[in-house]
Amino acid sequence: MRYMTTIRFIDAVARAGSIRSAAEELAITSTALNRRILAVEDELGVPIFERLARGVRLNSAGEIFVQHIRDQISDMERVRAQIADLAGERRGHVSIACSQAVLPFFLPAQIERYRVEHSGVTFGVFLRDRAAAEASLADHSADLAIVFEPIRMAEFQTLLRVRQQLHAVFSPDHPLAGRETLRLRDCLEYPVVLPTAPYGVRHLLELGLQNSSHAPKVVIESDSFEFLRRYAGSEKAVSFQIPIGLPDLRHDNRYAFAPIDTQDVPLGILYTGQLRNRTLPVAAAKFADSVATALAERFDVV
Amino acid sequence: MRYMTTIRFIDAVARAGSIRSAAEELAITSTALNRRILAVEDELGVPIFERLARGVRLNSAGEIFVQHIRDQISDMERVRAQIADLAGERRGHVSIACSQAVLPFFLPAQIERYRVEHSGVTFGVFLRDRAAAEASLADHSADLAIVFEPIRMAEFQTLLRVRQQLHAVFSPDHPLAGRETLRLRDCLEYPVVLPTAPYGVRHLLELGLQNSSHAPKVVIESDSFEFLRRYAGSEKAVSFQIPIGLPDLRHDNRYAFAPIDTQDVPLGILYTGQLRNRTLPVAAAKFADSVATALAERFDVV
DNA sequence: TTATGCAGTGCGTTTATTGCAGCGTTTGAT
DNA sequence: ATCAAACGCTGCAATAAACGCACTGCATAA
Repeated sequence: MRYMTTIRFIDAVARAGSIRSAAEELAITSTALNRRILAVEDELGVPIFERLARGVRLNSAGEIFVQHIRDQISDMERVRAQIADLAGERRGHVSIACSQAVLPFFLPAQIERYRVEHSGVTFGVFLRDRAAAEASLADHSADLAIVFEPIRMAEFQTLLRVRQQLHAVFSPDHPLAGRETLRLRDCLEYPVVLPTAPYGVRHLLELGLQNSSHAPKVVIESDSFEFLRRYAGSEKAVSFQIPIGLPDLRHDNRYAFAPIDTQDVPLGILYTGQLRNRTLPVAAAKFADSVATALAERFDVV
Repeated sequence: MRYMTTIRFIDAVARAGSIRSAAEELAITSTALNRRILAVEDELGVPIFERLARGVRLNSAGEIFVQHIRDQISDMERVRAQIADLAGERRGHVSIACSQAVLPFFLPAQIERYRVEHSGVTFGVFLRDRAAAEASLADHSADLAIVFEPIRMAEFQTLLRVRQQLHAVFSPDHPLAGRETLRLRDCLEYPVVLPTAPYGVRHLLELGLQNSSHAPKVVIESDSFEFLRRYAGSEKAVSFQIPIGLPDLRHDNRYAFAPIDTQDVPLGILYTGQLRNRTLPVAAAKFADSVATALAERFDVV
């Protein structure tokens, strides 16, 4: 929408942290951009950016202003989609910030299923740890978040919560393979490979380890669950994952896994949510519904 | 705010019902305005106005669009006021659509009291019957509505409700003067002067008259309560009004009045409200608080 | 039928926006 | 201490956008 260029530019500057760098990605000169900002500040009567040596930063007036224009921008997208709906074409874009666990199996299947019905809808899928996912909602770079054990902030509005019991993952020829359930201490007899600190799985494990006298033999830490899972396939190591991130054994027999007794490690919760008080674009709202239904079918709703 | 000119223009066209007349009040030529509209329609991919012989009218896409841009426009005012607040100056504008009853005494006193504290805040006060008041909220031409017995629509969000017992008004030398309470039939023995149909007082009276065998001798109908009240001062006629619209007898002894038994005429309700889901400008929200407090002190809250 | 009021178009003019070159400043590395 | 790099900002000319005027075609009301 043409009339929104100025505010889109300002949004970009706020994100980029400097006028010059924002100008570059917007493919205009810094002078033009600079003058747009000065003009807006002049109209408002107050500056919205602090000028620092290395760029600019929003001041408190700017925070208010940018918060507002981001609302405007994403509302306009919703309105456009709504109008397009009237004309019969179902279009839109859904942007999702999510934990690693949903990336390998759950989300691809969900998106594929949704796009069968609504081929006009495009998707953006971004890996964010539980803190960053909520930041993405706040600055409108994501419409939805699917996060495990999030650090709940006030701006996060839960759409659905499902239980996720921690599972140990190992190779099919591992001594633990075939067991129905495991105690945490069973796992700790083997080398373990763990996700790094910011992730929910690690968080849960730490809770469990506090009540355990056994010290884990952590041979590998990684921020990639993909890597952890594959590594656990080799060596006699044990990795950890939540059900939604586990492969379907009917189609993939390279792994074995078993749930860990909840006496040892508490049940985790996977949250689906959005920014509080934001009206989502139709496409995002419908996709959220579809995801919520799928989750509710498969897992225990809290 | 400069970047909003296009949408302000479109809002104006939607209100005016024709491009030419809107152009006139905007002090530009119709061609320029016309081209702005065509440009927006081009961007949206669909027309937002139906072209009629006598002007233009919003189509359904236009309804969605205009609803949205009106939100944007009034939100921006709120943001500006919020930013001005940061800079120390308390500014803003409050626009009120209200029933006649609150015009003569209540609202002037409330606004005066409020402006003592916040002299930077300006007011717009518009007389609207109970249907039109809510329309004013919907199209953002009013921030607040104070209406007696409104036709509740879905978009109306009640902030406070207070009881209002119907009173008969007459001159101090009227035979009815001095009575503590009246039955409706007492009043009907005299000529009555009534507000016209769209008003809440008339509505209540009609309800009362349905259960009465007496037919009223309606000598005057008027849409001005001021006129009705003054006329009742002369002749031996009886008029009707709710407490909030009655003068303070300590300062004005040109009138006498008495409540009408609730067996005959049900208690009416005065609503204070706003448009649902709208975040009011700070000034409007604070004034609404102040009004609500004053009403709650004086009348029974429902 | 004519007269009126309307939205839309072509074209020259005015106004706003942009890009270029350059200034003064701060910061981090040499 | 010095130098290079990155930053926001300004003067001026070039460019693009918005505008007003004159005019067209169309639909209703008189």
